[in-house]
Amino acid sequence: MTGIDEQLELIRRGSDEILVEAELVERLKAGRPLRVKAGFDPTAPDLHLGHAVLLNKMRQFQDLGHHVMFLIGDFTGLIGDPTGKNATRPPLSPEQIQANAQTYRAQVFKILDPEKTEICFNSSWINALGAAGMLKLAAQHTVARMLERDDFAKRFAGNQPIAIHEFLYPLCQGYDSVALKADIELGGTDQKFNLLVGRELQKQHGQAPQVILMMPLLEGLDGVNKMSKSLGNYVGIDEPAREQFGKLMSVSDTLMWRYFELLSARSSAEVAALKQSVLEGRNPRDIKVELAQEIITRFHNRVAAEDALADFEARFQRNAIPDDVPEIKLVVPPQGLGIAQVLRQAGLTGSTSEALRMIDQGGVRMDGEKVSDKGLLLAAGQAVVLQVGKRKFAKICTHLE
RNA sequence: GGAGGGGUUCCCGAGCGGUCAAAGGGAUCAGACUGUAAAUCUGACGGCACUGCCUUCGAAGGUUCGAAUCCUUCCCCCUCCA
Repeated sequence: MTGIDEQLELIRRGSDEILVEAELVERLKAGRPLRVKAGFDPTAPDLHLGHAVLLNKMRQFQDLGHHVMFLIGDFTGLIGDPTGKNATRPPLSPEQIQANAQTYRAQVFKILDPEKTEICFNSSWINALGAAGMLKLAAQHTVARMLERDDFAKRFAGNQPIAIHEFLYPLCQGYDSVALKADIELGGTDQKFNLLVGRELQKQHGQAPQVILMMPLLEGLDGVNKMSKSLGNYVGIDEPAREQFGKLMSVSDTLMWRYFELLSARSSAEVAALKQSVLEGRNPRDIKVELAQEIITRFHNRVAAEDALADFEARFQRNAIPDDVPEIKLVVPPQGLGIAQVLRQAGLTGSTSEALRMIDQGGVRMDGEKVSDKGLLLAAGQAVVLQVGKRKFAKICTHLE
């Protein structure tokens, strides 16, 4: 196993806060593999770069020889994390949870080492508690302590409702740490309160309180909100390379550095050098390309990354039609099919009204030529490439019934 | 249990009998400018067989020539008092 100082430096990297670092040092000194826990919601199996920040950290622990527990919160999922949202979620069936767990496995192991990852479900020990056990658990914390939590406090002060069961979320999450005998729990900065509850409960169960390590929340493509699927500002781990490339290139110059900090494997010195080169006049776009290349290589491979770049250059710098245009066959009546209908049926626009609007606005091209005639008809037996906006393409082949 | 406030198009939010497919903002999309960056500007933003027609303003009924706007019942949310 690596030396303590080296380990510590790696562990610290990118992290927002470690509580309590002195305790972490103590545990590392013991020399045994530490039990590292991180919990995930069972309802969002579409992982994106925001998750990758945490997963990267977990991977680091694995590489350092520690034991990583990937916890799927199938029980806590029934409550719904009160952090932020207030939407009540419909309970998931065991089948759905299993299906989601499978999806997790498929995506998570692009980052984690499957050999060194223990996957667990918190329903297995929380269900065993029973109602009496749950009461006992609830007795271990007070309302006042709960109200210390920022979003509870705000809601309480602002006369917003707080359902009783929401108090159980932090308790269950904390109890997970007891059940797993966690040495360290990882989470986003928004998880601070929940993570601390774990420490409290462990103490009450006679365990040494876990060290908590918080990673910053990655901003989404808009640069404002945290990356999340529901906001649509994310880059999915499973997305096609070209898609990822496009999204990463649309990130603002400022945000790019944040992504470097949290997602890149480059050393801080390397990143600093890149920053310096921009100050000296290098085009930030080129740096962004390097970032995108690195990330795509991680989730796909080198070849895919190069292909994505080549495609990008062809499409946006030379305005060419990409080579992977989906081909769509359309049936046309003898008199031909209106262009708006064609666009809609090809899925390039959501409705014919939208198609007509796009034509009005000069956003539609056929074989590279701008379409301005809304009455244009496509006859059978034609093969054309239609484009809406900069990104949506389809090759249309028409034929009679 | 009592009193009050409210449910409007993706979100926030105005409208409170006709001129309402419904102000304004946000998000989004398209165009211009670019580095598919940011910023900025322009435009669009329910659907369709599109100078017109159809469907929308919590639900269902009703009044009216005409309702998001008035009435009735119901459902849901919130606040205060107890």
